Amino acid sequence: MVIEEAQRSYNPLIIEKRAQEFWESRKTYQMSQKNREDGPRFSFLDGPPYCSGRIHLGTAWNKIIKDTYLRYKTMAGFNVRRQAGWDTHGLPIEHKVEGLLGLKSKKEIETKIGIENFIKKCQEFAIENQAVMTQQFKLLGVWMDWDQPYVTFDPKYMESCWWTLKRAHEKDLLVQDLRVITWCPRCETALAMAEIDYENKEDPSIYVKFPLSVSEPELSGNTSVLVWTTTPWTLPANMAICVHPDYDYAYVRDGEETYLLAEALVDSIFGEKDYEILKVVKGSQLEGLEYQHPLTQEIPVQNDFKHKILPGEHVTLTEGTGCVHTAPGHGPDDFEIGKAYGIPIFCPVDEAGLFKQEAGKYQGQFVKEADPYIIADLEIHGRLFKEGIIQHRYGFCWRCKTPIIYLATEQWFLKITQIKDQLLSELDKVEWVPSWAGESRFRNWIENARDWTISRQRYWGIPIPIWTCSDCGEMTVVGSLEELAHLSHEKLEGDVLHRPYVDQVNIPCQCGGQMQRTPDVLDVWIDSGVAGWAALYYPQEQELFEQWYPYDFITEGHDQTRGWFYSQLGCGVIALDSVPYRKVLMHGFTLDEEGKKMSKSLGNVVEPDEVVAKYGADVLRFYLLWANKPWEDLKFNWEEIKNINKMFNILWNVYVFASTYMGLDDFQPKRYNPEDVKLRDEDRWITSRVQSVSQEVTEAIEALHLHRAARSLQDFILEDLSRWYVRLIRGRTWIEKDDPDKLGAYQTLYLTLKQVVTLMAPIAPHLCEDIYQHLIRCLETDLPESVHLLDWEVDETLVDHDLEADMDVVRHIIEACARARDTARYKLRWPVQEIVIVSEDQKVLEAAQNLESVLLEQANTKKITPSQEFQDLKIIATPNMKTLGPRLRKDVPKVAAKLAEIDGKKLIDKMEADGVFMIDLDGSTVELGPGDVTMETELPDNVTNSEFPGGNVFVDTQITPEILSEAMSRELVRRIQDMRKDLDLEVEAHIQVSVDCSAEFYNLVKPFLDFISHEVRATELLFQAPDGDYTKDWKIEDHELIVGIKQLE
RNA sequence: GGGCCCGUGGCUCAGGCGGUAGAGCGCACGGCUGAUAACCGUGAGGUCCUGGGUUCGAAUCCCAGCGGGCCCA
Repeated sequence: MVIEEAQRSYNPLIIEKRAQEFWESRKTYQMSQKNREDGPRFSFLDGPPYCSGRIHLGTAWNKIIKDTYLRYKTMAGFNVRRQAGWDTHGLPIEHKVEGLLGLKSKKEIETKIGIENFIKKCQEFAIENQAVMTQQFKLLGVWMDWDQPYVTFDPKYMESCWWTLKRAHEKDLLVQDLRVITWCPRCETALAMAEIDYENKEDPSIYVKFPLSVSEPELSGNTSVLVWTTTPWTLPANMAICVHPDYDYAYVRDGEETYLLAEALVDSIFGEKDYEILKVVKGSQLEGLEYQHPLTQEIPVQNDFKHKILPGEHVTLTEGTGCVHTAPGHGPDDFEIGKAYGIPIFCPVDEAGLFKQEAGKYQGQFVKEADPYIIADLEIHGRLFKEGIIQHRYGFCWRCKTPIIYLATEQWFLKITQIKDQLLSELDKVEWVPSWAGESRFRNWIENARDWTISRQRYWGIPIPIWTCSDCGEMTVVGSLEELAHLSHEKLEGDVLHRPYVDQVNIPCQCGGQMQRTPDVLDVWIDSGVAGWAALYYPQEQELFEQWYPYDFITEGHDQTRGWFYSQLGCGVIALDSVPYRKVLMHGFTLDEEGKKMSKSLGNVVEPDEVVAKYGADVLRFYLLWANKPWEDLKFNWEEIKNINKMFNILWNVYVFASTYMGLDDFQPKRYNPEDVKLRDEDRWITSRVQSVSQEVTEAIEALHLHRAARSLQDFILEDLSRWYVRLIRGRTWIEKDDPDKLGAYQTLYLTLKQVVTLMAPIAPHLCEDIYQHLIRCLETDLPESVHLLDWEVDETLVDHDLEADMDVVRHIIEACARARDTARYKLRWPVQEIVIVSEDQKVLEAAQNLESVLLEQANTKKITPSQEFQDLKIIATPNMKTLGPRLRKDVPKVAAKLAEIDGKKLIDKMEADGVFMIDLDGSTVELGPGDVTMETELPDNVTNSEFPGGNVFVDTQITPEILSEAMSRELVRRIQDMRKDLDLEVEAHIQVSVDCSAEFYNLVKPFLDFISHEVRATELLFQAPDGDYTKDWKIEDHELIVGIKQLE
């Protein structure tokens, strides 16, 4: 087979479509898995994306990191498990479905369409999105097991989750308790900490007077405790006021009234008012003082309670009054205080956030909407001290964005606080990249972890497998469907695990009553937390679990510290006493160009599909891995995307270059014997380089420093391969026939490109596949049919560090030559007679000698002379006026004249030998000491120099007749080439050239006629009036000529 | 309020066991011309976020502050 002609320029859309169709038709992914069936296992667990819509850039980045790493692992010989996962349950989907169906509350769900239909819709919605997102991931070239993913609504998956809860129960870690928890009044459910977003919010800020029941006689008039709150709606539930026992509290007289508040905050509240501090006491002295609720008229129930001042360690002096309004039904701290002092947990708010009957006048009002009414009532009773507005951080339901409220409710908890030590010790067994992700960040989270509220009063989720008897209170946790069938004596078939079906299954209780299921569903973080074994259907099935658990690797964004990293650790310790993962890469977030979070409301969202449509998936993949360290946030930047695209274009150009010439010459890598091929230093150099880069890339990917791998490849492709190697071998590709020298270049370039596409295949799978197919495999048909089936190999024996170092030096020298020519305005096309390389570093001189052929050609010189010094440097001694002026006076000019004639080098030698130098001056002798002359150096005419790291180059730019002759010939060649290009001739086309020029010009180029003919593929080179298809006038220096060319058949 | 990370030319980022600041892009100028809707060279451009400290010497180490991101309260 022969090389196929390459597309002119890099067209990712065609290439990627072609590659994906190829993989699809050849089932390449499946082959790559099968290929490694017997390799060592490497287990990976996909953090399941949530199926609520299209993927965004962050999701794309996440999967691209996974895909690159796993493709590499597969090529490196591992049997990699890479099942895709999908997170499908929970409020986000319920919320979207509610929107689609126009439902506004739980009541509407149950009465308007019913739970059964609602669940069905949720499932359909999840399945649709799963399909869309799968397609998007595939478009990015992500290889996973898309056909057999784990899905959290799969009944078998759900059973594993039930089993986990049963384990928690067996360990006594599953408890029901009345606690104050964060609550979404719109979704009417408990929320876990992980389900709350914090944003800025405007709220009322009011100071309320709570009158003390008994006024002390010495404080004339009424005394009120001053309390600050931003949630007036919690005032109806006020049961106590807390003060810090150690702080000082002041009685402050302001006009007719007296107020009690922390002394430290008096100034911030009374400020410029004309107030008087009557007395200061410790907080502890205030304990037990009784006060009156300010809204007893509106809320008669409040008359039945006694209200006291209580001590509270949680009270701070950062804001407010140091006297904290305490409503045990609406705050976690308040709740603890209430329990400690036996105060009733009064909570006059229902699950929808509406005031209940106990709230008296406010009954039926939504809490937040009652704020102004409550404020107004306080005002009427003269209980409002001050009113304002405050901007502060407040929690919102992560999905419906409703401000959360705190409610005292009965919920189910996992007692995380009880297993915290075990969580921490398991954490120590995990390897984190970067290390601080685990050692600092995650550890900090776990140290602060509280018990985990796992019950949700919703529909689309894994039902809590807890059955309780309403008669005797007996409770049982069911661990599987089979167990439920057994206990209920019912035949259970199909998906009976979801609501509402499972709600109808009752279990006969020993007491003779019926056990009914707790109607709650589970927090979705439990769903994904159990993925480690649920994806393997453990414990229902054992074999996969034994093979693949625990997982060698997971990677997710840093938001998953509180999410999946945590839920897996918690569930893992509960179910299996171990953390399910061994190594974690915590990656960053994608931000917009200004470093702001991408969000729909800001309109700065970049869709991955948009980038793919413009530049292709490979460019996006390479960019995302290249742009920064994986664990840092990534500022998306279109300019950089273009930059990467440019690099791909250059790689493509190298490939086009290779395929063009190799195709013309019908190059066959397997046809030649070693003796047919002549390798030059530059061939050995690029071979060494590509293996060095292979080492770097391997180390970088292994360390998950994917940016280093990408940057190393980029640097190699641009600097070494394109800018240097291709430049060095260009001359050799122009040689006719099967010249060993040309074959050496072909073979080296071929093997280098082969290694590059292998190395780059995990990052840019499509492009590498395309080049592999059309340059490599079409010539080596016995190779595996896809680049992704190759073995990852590095041949360290080909690495020659000395050669690489030498080439570095030589590149610097050649650049210096170019600079020197540039300053002398001496064209690179014109050869020079000699270049002297001067360095005190022996290694530099050796490098110049070792790679002399490269230097001669690239510096376009006839001769290279390495030297420790530049012999032709003129040294000129000039008189030092400071010393000689006073001494010699008017003889100074004569001395100066003499010095100018003398060879400076001899003067130095003499002075070094004798310590003095004598000058004859009209009979008299002048004695010059070392301080009397200063030395200057001067370059000879026609020499320019330039520095490079390690030395200097001296370029002889003198134009001899021979040089001029060659220069003119090259100038003529360039012009004829230009005309060939104007005609868009095929590279190998032969032409006839006729040149009309002066006799002088003809004589100049005469010695180079063969050279010219060869360079421009002229079968005939005639010096006569042009008679061609195409003629053009040219001026070369002072020579005017007319050139005509004609294509020959 | 707490934890973690980040803050280097106009832009994106290297460097970071302390020793005269680097690259790419962009800009300006010059060059090259069968890889050519490319490529090469040169130049301008930096209080290395701010302020303290340690040190002969700090972009680098320490402390405080400011700004950004994530997580928590």
